[in-house]
Amino acid sequence: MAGPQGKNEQGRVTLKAIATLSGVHVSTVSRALNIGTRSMVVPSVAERVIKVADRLGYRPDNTAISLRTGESKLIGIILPDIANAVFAPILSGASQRFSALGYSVIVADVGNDAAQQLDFVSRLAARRVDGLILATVSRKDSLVSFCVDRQIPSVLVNRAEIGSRLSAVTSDDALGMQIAVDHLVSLGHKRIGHLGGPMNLSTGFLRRQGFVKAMASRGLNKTDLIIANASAYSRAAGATAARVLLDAHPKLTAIAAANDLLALGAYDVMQERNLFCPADISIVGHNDMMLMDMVNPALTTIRISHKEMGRQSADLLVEIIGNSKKPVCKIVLPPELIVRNSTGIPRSLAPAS
Amino acid sequence: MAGPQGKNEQGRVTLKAIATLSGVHVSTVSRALNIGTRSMVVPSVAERVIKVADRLGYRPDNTAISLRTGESKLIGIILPDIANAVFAPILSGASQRFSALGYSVIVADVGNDAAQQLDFVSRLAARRVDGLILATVSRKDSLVSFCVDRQIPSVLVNRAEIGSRLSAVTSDDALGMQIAVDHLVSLGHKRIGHLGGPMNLSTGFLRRQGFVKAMASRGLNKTDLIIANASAYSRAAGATAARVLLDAHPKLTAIAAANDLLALGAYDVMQERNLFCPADISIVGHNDMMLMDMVNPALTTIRISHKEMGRQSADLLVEIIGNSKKPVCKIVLPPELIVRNSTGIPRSLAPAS
DNA sequence: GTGAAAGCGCTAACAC
DNA sequence: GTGTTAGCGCTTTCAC
Repeated sequence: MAGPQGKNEQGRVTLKAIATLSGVHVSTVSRALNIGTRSMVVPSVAERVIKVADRLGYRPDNTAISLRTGESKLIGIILPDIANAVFAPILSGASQRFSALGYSVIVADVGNDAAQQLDFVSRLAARRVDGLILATVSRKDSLVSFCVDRQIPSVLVNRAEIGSRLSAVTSDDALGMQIAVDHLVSLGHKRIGHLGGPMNLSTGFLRRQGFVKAMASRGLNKTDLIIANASAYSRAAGATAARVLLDAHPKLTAIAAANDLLALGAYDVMQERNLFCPADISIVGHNDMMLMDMVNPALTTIRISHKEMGRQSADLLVEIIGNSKKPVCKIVLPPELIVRNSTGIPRSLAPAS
Repeated sequence: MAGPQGKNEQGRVTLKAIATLSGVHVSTVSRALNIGTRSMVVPSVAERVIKVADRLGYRPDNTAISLRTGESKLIGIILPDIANAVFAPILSGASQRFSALGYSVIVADVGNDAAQQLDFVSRLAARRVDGLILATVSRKDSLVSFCVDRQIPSVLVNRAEIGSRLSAVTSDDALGMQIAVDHLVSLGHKRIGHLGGPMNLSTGFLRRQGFVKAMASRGLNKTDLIIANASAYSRAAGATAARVLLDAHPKLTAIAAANDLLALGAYDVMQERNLFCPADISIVGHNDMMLMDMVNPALTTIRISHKEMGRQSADLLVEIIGNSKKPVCKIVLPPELIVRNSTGIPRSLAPAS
């Protein structure tokens, strides 16, 4: 029975309590309260029921609804690192949009361990999540197979996969590198190196590919391509790769990095070697992470709106949830060149000082 | 009935399926699978049941468990801004710990709007969350009243409240300012200003109070205190306040800011006015956000381990969930001075160049 | 030690 | 248009 304030033992207002207090059956209350079924109920009753519900402060129990309907209004977002300046805005944009659409977001800060990722997704499946946003996937990733097999509506974000098994929202990574190279070439650079990202990630792979293509389009592929890949998107890995790059090609005048952190690693190496940016070497980053305007020198970079990427991935996932027959689709966002102080004309072209 | 692979129509492995396949009743399966009740079942049966469950890839349905037991193993984390370099690590630390403890985390990126915050928390309550981490609260916050009234286990993080109604994990904000002032005084500074944060937040309030006390402890409160408060923890608000500070006190030689972003705002103003840091004015930040070693000049600041704060808040909340009688407790983490290049001896004491 | 049955709060097919 | 009934998957009290 409904307690003194129309609440049960746990202080929860249930349909039953509202039913008792308004003298109708639970199912009528349910119909009156759900806009979709409200028309089945006579307006005067509906009004009365709603009034009682409001007075009691009724909140539908999502757990019960989820058990009954199979829909949880829960979304899982799988990230390699929440604190990373790339993924935090993705999460922010996605979660705000999901919240506006009536979904709650469960985050999984899950690192790069494939087994742990799978375990986490499996836990989320047990929670009956309606869908998944995956920001961790490598170019060939068992997580994707898992989601496809289980038919969990899923969207990849930032990083895509080789197959076209899942929809994805990414930046145009190749175009980004083209823009970076064009910028450097327009300043007069010819000996341009690439600080590549991990090749198992689409971002690393496609940006490198974009670099190669861009150099060819400018007729700069005559000499051997100047490329060193970093093992991770970190400042330390960027520094290591930058040392390789500079040791092998001491005459290069510019670097197009696959990522801002790699570019910062290159900054570190230049400081070690008493080289100046942009006087000795120009550097272009990729992502335009927060604070890239504050480093010294302020970093010229390719801006990607990660927040917008998050938002679009949310919209796309909700569409897929609503229509499981929706064909796989790829949304590719255009990147933008942000010119700051880390790029300039090469020393050979500079006026003598 | 159990389908061909022991799954129901939705591809879900249920207790019933396992029961059928191992020739026992559902309740026996439940007992065998839950470690707490496993002893009620004869070992040989338990073993057989477990084997079948494993073979089928059984995952307990959290939704059903939640409905039945009232526990959801779901935690809500309320943040003003996920993408903020202070809150992202808190979320990261907390979510990793919660995940290890068997909880899933729902994030709410909820901004500063009180009504929206309340709505969100109310939605989370409807999801039967077991507890809440609140990172948004002001010194006097209706959200706290809400959680206390509803008896939702809750822990404040980073920002505390005036009353002692809820447990909290924070940094020792006053001590942080004492350390900052001590550092500046030890360099020879006397005319030290404070760039304060919002006074409605405990961090802003306590850091200012810490500043005042620290100055007094060094006997520097003889002259009027040099203080300007920013309206928000942002670079723009920091710049605005810094202009006020410098206009009113052109002779100050050092600034202790309540926050790194405010310090960066001061950087911006100094550049506007052709002043050099630290030559003209030394600046100390607060938080040691990511990349503060890369700005120009590298920022001397008070380091707070936000990730650790997140972890400890998770541990504390789980304790509270397990023992609702646990008295309110305040965990205060010690901050640490990180000396970089934004502080130096005042010009008056510098050797002539 | 195991089975039977109830029920968490809700929705939806069916009856009237 | 409204009430009745069943059941989502699980745990737990009560029989035996």
